[in-house]
Amino acid sequence: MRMSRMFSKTLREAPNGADTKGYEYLLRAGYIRQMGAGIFSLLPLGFRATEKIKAIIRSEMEAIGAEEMEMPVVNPADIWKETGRYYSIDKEMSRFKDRNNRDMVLAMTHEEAVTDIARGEVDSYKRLPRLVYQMQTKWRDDPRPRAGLIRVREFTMLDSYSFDRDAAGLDKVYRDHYRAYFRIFSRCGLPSIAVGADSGMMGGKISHEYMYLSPIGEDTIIYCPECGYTANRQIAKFSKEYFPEEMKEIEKRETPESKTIEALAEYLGVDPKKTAKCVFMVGSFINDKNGEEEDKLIVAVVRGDLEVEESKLSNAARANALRPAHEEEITACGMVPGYASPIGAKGDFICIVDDSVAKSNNLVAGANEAGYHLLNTNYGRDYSGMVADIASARDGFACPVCGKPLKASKGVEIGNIFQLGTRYSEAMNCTYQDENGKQVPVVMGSYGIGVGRLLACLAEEYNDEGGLKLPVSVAPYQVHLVSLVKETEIADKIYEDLEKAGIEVLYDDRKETAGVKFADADLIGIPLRITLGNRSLKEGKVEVKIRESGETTSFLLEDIADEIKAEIMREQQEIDSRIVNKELD
RNA sequence: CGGGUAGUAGCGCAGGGGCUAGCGCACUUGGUUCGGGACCAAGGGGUCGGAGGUUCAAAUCCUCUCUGCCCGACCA
Repeated sequence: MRMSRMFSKTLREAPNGADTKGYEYLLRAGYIRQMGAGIFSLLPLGFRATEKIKAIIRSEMEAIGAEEMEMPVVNPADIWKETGRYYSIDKEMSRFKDRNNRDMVLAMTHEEAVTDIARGEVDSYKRLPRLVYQMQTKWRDDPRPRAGLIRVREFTMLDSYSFDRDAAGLDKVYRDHYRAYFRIFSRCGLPSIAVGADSGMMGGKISHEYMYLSPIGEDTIIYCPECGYTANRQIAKFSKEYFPEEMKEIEKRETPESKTIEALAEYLGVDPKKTAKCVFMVGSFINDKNGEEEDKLIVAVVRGDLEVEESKLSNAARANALRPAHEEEITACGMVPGYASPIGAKGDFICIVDDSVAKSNNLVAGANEAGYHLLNTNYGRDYSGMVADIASARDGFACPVCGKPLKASKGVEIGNIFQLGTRYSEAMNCTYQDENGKQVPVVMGSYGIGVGRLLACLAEEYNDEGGLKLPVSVAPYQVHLVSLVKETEIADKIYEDLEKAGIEVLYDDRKETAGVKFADADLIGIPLRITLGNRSLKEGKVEVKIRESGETTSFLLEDIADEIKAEIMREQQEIDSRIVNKELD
């Protein structure tokens, strides 16, 4: 491609709002342009880079036997009503009516669509297993897009869907994806880890998220440097201490100005570990059949030294959504914020007690009377509720596996894999006939990678003061040919020769000064730069600079295509040597 | 949806009741320069986010509204 004819141009200054390096360079180098909040165009450079990523994805998906297909972005709402997600998903899914007043949705994922198709295609055990994938546009009306391509509303996603007879089949294809995803990310050059995750709106049991560890990430990963335990904080477990002892008589005590655990613990001179605190949320429960919504107060009880993890609480309560409770909602159930406990509470609420509280005795808890707390309260004797792990894992807490201190790190979720089971096949009656003539629901899995987000992470990982320096496997071009000579004949000839040799060349044939061309080359970050200047040309040589290392070598003009090919191969091999082949334990 | 902040040329910004709305970069033309964001000269480009209001006079003051960004809620 001749830069003199390239659609995009580079920007000297970062547009306002580009506050991470990767995002800034993607904008300045002309890979992407923003059109609205969370809505971006891929300019030719960005498009080429994502096509490289997609090619890697294709080859790895084909390697595990997946077939590529494409499903519509617009779905009739009916299939979403069948699974209930038409009702359980809130504004994040955009809905509209077509000209005949039929309910339609913009599909934010394709479990419903693919299951709808599969129930027509898969009728016998002989037609299982099956595995399909697509790379297609999703629209998710995220309430808060941010950080360029990291969190957007419209994006391209690789999504694949597996269909199996049984759990064993699902387990195999899930493992295939587990391995393939590591290969995909590592072939792109992106370091990643897999963590156990919350399955969220997808339903199903087992899921893993792939994380690119970076301070720009929004997820918190809890991991154990000692034994390798990793999980998203939303579900991360940790080893809790319990304090069982003989139950003592409950005792009411005046505790003025002790609305917080710290104040209370100080006033009474007790360890926060000997207190129980209440967190009030309101859960929204949705009837999958008719979409009717019901709100219910949830009282979460954790020990004073711990925090409630809302995802865990939401899962334990089987709530569709949680929000903090209003004061009236709390008092309506007979509890007094600041001095609350489930003891003596009345009315319709759900009480969920962390096992840290359930397995400890004689804790201080609210008396439901302003200014008073109760000493020696005990779960089971004084109040009841469902026991679950609802506490949030923090940096320094003990590893649930080996007991060593856990660490926390920020990460960007770049992919995830879910064992769906029969959640969708049962709801949509996607069954097959087994050897005995019995109709059995198909066992499904779904798997996704955000393609644009992957590019954004690569831009974060690979940059320096000058701009981007993407790995050769994903860079939009392999070579940047910078001509500094006035006579275009030699440069044109080299450009044509390189193209003929099958090399992807970005040819800077513009009438710009050397400084501008070099600065743009650094910004765009093509792995290799050929410099054509009078100086070396006199000796029949050209210079080749490696963007990553800054290392420069010169080659004879007639060898250039071969040398470049060899260097591209070296860089590609370097990436291939870092391919991660990891099996799910 | 709450809190904050900002919308003035393609990008980055200044100007805060008054006369022709500026600056840097980018762009056009001519000339010089020519291996790390050159120089000189002459130019082009603006519904000052939008609507309404106050005023002799509004980019500037007031009201409403739209949009972006950041924090939170939220989120596969």
